[in-house]
Amino acid sequence: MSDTRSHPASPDTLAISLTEAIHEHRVLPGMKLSEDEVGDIYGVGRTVVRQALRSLAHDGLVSIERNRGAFVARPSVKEAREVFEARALLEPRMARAAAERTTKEDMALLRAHIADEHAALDAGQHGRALNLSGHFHVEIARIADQATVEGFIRQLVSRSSLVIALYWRRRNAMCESHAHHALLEALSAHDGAGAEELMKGHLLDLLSQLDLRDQAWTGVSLREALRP
Amino acid sequence: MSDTRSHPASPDTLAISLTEAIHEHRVLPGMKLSEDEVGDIYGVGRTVVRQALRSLAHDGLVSIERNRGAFVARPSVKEAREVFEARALLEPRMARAAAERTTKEDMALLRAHIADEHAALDAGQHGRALNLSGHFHVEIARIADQATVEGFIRQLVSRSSLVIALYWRRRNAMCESHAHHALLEALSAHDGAGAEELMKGHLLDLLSQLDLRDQAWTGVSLREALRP
DNA sequence: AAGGCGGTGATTGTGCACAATATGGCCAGG
DNA sequence: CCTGGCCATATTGTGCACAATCACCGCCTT
Repeated sequence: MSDTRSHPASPDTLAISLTEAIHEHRVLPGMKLSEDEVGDIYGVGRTVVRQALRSLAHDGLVSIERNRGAFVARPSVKEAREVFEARALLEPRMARAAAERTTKEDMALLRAHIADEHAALDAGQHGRALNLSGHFHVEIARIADQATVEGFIRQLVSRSSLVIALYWRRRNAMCESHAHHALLEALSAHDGAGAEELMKGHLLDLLSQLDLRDQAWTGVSLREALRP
Repeated sequence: MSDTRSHPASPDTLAISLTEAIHEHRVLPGMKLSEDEVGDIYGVGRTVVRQALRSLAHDGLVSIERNRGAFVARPSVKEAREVFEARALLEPRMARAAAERTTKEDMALLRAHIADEHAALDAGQHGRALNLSGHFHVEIARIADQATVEGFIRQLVSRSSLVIALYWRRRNAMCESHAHHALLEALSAHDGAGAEELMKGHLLDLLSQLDLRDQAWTGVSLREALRP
């Protein structure tokens, strides 16, 4: 099966496609991303695939092992904690800053975003819902007009997606849509302090939903258990 | 002039070399990094150079323009502010966390680091001193045992180097070694709150040394003025 | 029978050649 | 003299082929 995707497949485009696939849990941590295979699927040469994979590796989404290939990253428990600590450090402040700058257009965009998220959830597209849910956080940084921190948060949200894939406790409700809605209202009211607190609580909620016991070994592949 | 560098020149090695060159202000913002030229200098093919450049581009150190090439990035005034806002968000907390974990080995390392910095400064190697000075901040994040945030700070310090190249006010004293020494003492005393405050003040000092007026157009190249 | 070891296959790493595209100078027209 | 379009040139983007390296596996030795 080749040339599944239509022509416009630059390295960055491919990187975005792969990132989305990971965000939506279509490919799971530990899965091997063979250059030839990916290249055939998207109908591009290995040169492009390699660049895209390196890009993802830089964001911590895949780990490249010399002469072994690229694998979707498996964040350790420690890394998982670090990711959420970093988010707790950055995002509440971004929420505060965003609250003081939110425009009507921003509100409309966020509302549409949440609507999409609900629609995806109702349609059973958990992956897409998760992706949108993560992007909501990135949007807040964008509204705060902090492109640099926005990049960091984008990276952290990406890794959070991996963490969720590995350590999420329940399979049932992605919930948290309530938290996003509350945040949206705080933004609408330009309530910086409230938004900051809501975001802080939201992140703590997320963290509490994870099962970060040291041996939470979901056992996708046993051969890597003794690799690193 | 070819094969200036000895054999071991992997993409990552080259990326590190280029990063150091930028940190030490041996190459300045706006300078073009031709693939052929860099390849000849280091005695490697364009393939390796390209990967290294993309890596730097991902860190915001160089900007790649399609079919135009790679240039050392010229952070805008807005970006410069953002970088220091992000640092102000992350680093004080890292300093606090580091203070509670600093070991004797860490202290020895930091002292040696500062000694190197002074030596470089005395030898007139301003670039090297600046590089070491930046790495001091990264070390604090490492001591705090926060690899994820450490990566962000490494990135921010890199960009700070560009910001300093563009917007630094005085040419004379790199000073600030006093601030690092004070921080070191706070770490040694495991004074988390003190370290946090010192770091916050240190970053504000740095920021105040910059000339971030909107039209601080040092005028290296006027053609890029209307590009983005 | 267990452990060490070299052959073999597959996958990645790199250099190279060709294609695509932007740049800058040149020429024609007003 | 200035403006507009066109072509030559240089540089980057991509595919491809060869080389390097590692994992797997069967065999030999003890």
